[in-house]
Amino acid sequence: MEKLKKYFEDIGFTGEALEKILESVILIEFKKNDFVVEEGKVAKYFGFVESGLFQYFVMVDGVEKTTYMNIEGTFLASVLSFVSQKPALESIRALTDGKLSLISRSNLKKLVTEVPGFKDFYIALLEHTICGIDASRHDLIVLTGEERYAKMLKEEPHLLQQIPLQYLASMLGVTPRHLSRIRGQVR
Amino acid sequence: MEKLKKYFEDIGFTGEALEKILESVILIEFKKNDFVVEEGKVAKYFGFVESGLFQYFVMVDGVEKTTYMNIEGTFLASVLSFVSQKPALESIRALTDGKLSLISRSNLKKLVTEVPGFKDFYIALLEHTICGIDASRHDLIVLTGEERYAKMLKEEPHLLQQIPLQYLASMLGVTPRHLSRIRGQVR
DNA sequence: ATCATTTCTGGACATTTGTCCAGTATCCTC
DNA sequence: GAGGATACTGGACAAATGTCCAGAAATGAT
Repeated sequence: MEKLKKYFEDIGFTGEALEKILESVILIEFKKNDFVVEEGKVAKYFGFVESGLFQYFVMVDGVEKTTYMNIEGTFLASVLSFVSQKPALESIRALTDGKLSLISRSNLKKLVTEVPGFKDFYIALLEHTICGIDASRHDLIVLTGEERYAKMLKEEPHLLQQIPLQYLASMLGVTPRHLSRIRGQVR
Repeated sequence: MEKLKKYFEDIGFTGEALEKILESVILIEFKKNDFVVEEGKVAKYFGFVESGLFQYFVMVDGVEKTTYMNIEGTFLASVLSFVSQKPALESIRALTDGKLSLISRSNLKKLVTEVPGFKDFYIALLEHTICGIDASRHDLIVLTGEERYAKMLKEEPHLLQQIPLQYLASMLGVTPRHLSRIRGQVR
């Protein structure tokens, strides 16, 4: 859990506090196509991507719809499920081999009450998460598939290179056929 | 701010804590069409709807798109802006005369540090907000306009009665023309 | 390197949804 | 309760996007 450790060091956790945090976290390896969270089951962990590419998706009428992607160095969770302990609306699985640092809800709560400063970190994390989801929701409402593609091309070209186009298409809310059309127009 | 007071009493705040909370909040009246937040400006307040109906919207190519609605007894905020202090992506305005209890970010932060238990309330509020936004985002991805209408009809018929159809249409992500089509089919 | 598998592209056509608009219906004001 | 403003419906047509599919390209396993 090198990456996670560095992350917490960078935001100012040291010594005992850092130790307590890292003790509460487990490191799990995932093979390509392994599930982290299954739609309909309660998400047990909040994760941090040490390595690999992870896909969030839902089955709709037998077709898989990608709702989100996580790359290295970002937090991963079926937030709604983890937070409310209700069944997850989506599944998460590894698209490549990879590793996750995972923390359970009970361990997280313990850190929140026991480690000084952790509550504020958790608040900041929640606020950051809200901003991400809200911005994404905003884009879904305001932009067309084509505009979302253009935005991605501009703002996260590294993601675009990592994600197979079929997944990218459903993330953008269009069919692969239509993404092909969009890409054709750009050229 | 009767409704807000009752809300905090119900979740267990009393005496001095409750007083401190209410002292940090201001009550503002809004006339129909008054703005609470303007797109492009930083949202100064987190609000609670004492009365009235409030609409979140964005202008897209000269057309207004409704992104959300708040009714009595719910929390109102351009969350992303309030939390990150970046310019708001959407405007919020009163669709009817109404009243809001408002708290500034600095006052909120003060409550978080000074009032026992308030930090936990704020965490719960953030978590609850995340669930709401995440579920809404999920619906945007997974459901069609027609299905979103059906869901609303089933789960929040009271909202449906209060919201003029033109706003409802853009909330569902369709044109009024198409909503009319959808409603025609249901009959 | 070869073959099999998976992914990507783009044609032809179908469906969904949007645009424009005119006719009603509803609501508000005096 | 009459007149004007605003909101709602639905026809005709247009544009955007989906479905189905076959061939090309890329990737992976032996």
